[in-house]
Amino acid sequence: MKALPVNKDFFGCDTVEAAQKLLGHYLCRETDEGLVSGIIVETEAYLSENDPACHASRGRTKRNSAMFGPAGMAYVYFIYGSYHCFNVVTGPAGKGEAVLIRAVQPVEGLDLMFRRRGNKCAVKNLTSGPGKLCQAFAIDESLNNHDLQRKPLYLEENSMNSENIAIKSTPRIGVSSAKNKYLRFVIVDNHYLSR
DNA sequence: CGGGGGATTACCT
DNA sequence: GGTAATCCCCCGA
Repeated sequence: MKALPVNKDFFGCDTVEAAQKLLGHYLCRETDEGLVSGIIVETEAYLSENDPACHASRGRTKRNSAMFGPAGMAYVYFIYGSYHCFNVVTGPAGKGEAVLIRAVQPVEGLDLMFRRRGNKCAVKNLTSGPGKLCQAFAIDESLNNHDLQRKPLYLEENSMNSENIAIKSTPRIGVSSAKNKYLRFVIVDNHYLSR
């Protein structure tokens, strides 16, 4: 497998385009317990301008500072007292934009994902949501600001990607503002979406 | 220093 | 489909 080039060729494009281009590629995570990987099947774009739902919309704080770093870094935050959400920082450094990874299709390390998620859960329930996939991939705030070109959390290229698969857009999930904006992107007919 | 709220999930009816 | 769980961050006083 080839590392996804997290450079200007890939992330030089704007965040809305990056959210679509990430679909189909692999997310990989290595720990002492082993490797897990999955295909990114659902993303959401969060923009710096005219987007109150974006954490960066009211300026830089300690919590959201990773969003203002260079593209290709991880932005991980803790929510609802229980869960984490994982984002890929996009756009020029200092702008404060990111792509939320909302769901992946499990590929490698399903046994490990089951262990982390609770053995009784169904395969399609392992990683079909931003909090779920962070559990299955053991992603927490220790990976905030992590460079996604490096282990233990990185992206890999897939020949099946946005250039040759069907993608559709919808309003974002759990976002009360900007419901008219179609900033959620999914692989059509994929069975591992959050809904 | 206290209160409100959140890019969610699991479990209930 | 409705809601409790749960805690860190941020803002205002």
